[in-house]
Order: sequence, then structure tokens, then C-alpha cells
Amino acid sequence: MRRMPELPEVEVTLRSFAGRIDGAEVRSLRLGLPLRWPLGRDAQSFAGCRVGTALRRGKYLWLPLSRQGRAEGGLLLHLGMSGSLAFGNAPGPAGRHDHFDLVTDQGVLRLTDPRRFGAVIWSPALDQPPASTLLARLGPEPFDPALTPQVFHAGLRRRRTAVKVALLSGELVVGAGNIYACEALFDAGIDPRTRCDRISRPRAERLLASVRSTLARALALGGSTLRDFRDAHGMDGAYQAEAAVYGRAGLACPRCGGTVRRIVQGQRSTFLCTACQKR
DNA sequence: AATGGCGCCTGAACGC
DNA sequence: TGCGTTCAGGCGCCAT
Repeated sequence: MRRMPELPEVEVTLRSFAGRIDGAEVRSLRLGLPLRWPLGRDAQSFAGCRVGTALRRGKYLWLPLSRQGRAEGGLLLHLGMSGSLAFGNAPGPAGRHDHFDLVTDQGVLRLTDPRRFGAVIWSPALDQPPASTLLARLGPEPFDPALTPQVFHAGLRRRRTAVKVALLSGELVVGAGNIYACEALFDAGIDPRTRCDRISRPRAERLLASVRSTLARALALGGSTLRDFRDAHGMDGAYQAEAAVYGRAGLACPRCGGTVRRIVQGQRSTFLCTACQKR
């Protein structure tokens, strides 16, 4: 199974090209098949723009643009669930899944996305629509020190949904996709079906710590696997091999030896060990 | 207001 | 070079 571009992958992708594209001058912008939303501006109009310091927010990337020292908005990028970004000097002709090229004097940033759930959108600023609209509902970054156990617990108490569904929503904390949400809940010993408002303060603290350690470990692994990302197009299961429950229905729980179960929550698969994870 | 569910896409895995 | 079906998933959006 291929890995999804979750927060760790997006972060490692950003680190891989941010330093090289910073200050580059845009020569042209090429689009392939439609992505999730239209670019929102004439592709020809980007020539001559200068790229600033790229940043990440949740699973979105922001590439600020300027022209002759004056801000000119930027590009908001999302990898959807099958997208990958590569920055190189000679990327070659666009393949059938290459739907965005930002050609600059420092190299070409290319988005490859077979399923086209990804997006590249121009916005006049990060804090103006459409960018601000898309980012408006994002919760805090997982490693934001302002996200204390108290804040996290308060967010949980406000909700009645199953905790796993809440994690996936990204409103309590961004970055936990299906794989990491399942793994973090296993690590914390919490049943994914537990109602948010029934989670005690100590368990909330434990869950936050598990979300952080799960993402941190994936980030470290992402750093080592992402180097072959372009060739492999989607990583092999470096993390999969480490997963305790995700994708392991019917197999033994690595902690107690019981059987890992698969259930469905909100049209998504959830994997859990009912012996190790309590409500 | 909060919650549940839908649909966009394509490739891989599977059943016959 | 078998073909049809099912599944995977992020997340904005709509319905309730």
C-alpha cells in the first residue's frame, strides 16, 4: 500500500525545496488536467514574479509571490491524497499525471497527482480569500506549544462525536490523517469510538502526547523515505511495517496478541485492538 | 450549531 | 492485453 501525503510528508516535501525555490523568478506556469479547484488567475500572468519563503499550514503549502518588491499574493497548494511535489532542474516532459509546473530560473516545481484531489490556487494573500477560507477551520499545529493538554481537553469536551472522527476533522489539531489517527489512538489506549466529551483530562493529555509522538516518528521516517519518493512515486511501506493496527485487520495486536479489528466510522476504515483500547 | 454523509478521482486488488 | 467491481482516502460542501 502506498503512503498518503499526510502532514509529515508535506513537511519533508517543503524542506526539500523551500531553500532552493526561495528568491527564484517565475518563467512560466503550466497546468495539466483540472485539479480540485481552478487556479483562479491567468496562468500567463505569473511570468516575472519572484517566489518568497514557502511555508506549511496543516497539509497546505503557501508559496508567496512578489513583483518588483511588491507582494503579489501567492499559491496555495494541497497534495490531496495522491499528490507529490518535486523540484528539479530538468524534470523532462510532463507525464500524464503531471498537472502543474512552476518553471523558475532556479528549477521547476512539479505537482504529480494521479487522482487530482490536490489543488493549486492563487490567493491575493494568505489571510484573504480564497486561502483564508480554506485555512479557516484548521486547528492548531500539533507541535504548537500553545496547544496544551488543557486546551486540547477543552476542545474534546465541546464535542460529542467519536474521538477518531474528531481527530480526522483537523479542528482539534491538524495533521492526523487516517493512518496516524488510528495509530495515535492505539498508542494512547483509547477506543476510537469513545465520545470526545467522555475523555478525561489525563487521557486527553495522553492522546495529545500520542498524536505528537506518532507524527514525530513519521516525520523522521518520512525524511528517510522521501528521498526515493520521485522514483517510487509514492513510498513503499516504511511506516506500514511499523504500524501497530492500521491495515492489519485480522492480524495479531503487537501488544497483547489479540486480533486487530476493522470497523467503519464516517465512511472511513478504523483499525483497533478492543483489548488494548478502552472507552 | 453541530453532526452525518457525499463525491470528487484513479490505480490496485480482487472475483469470476 | 480479461473484464467488471470494490476499495482507498482529504476535505469542502450540502443536508439534516
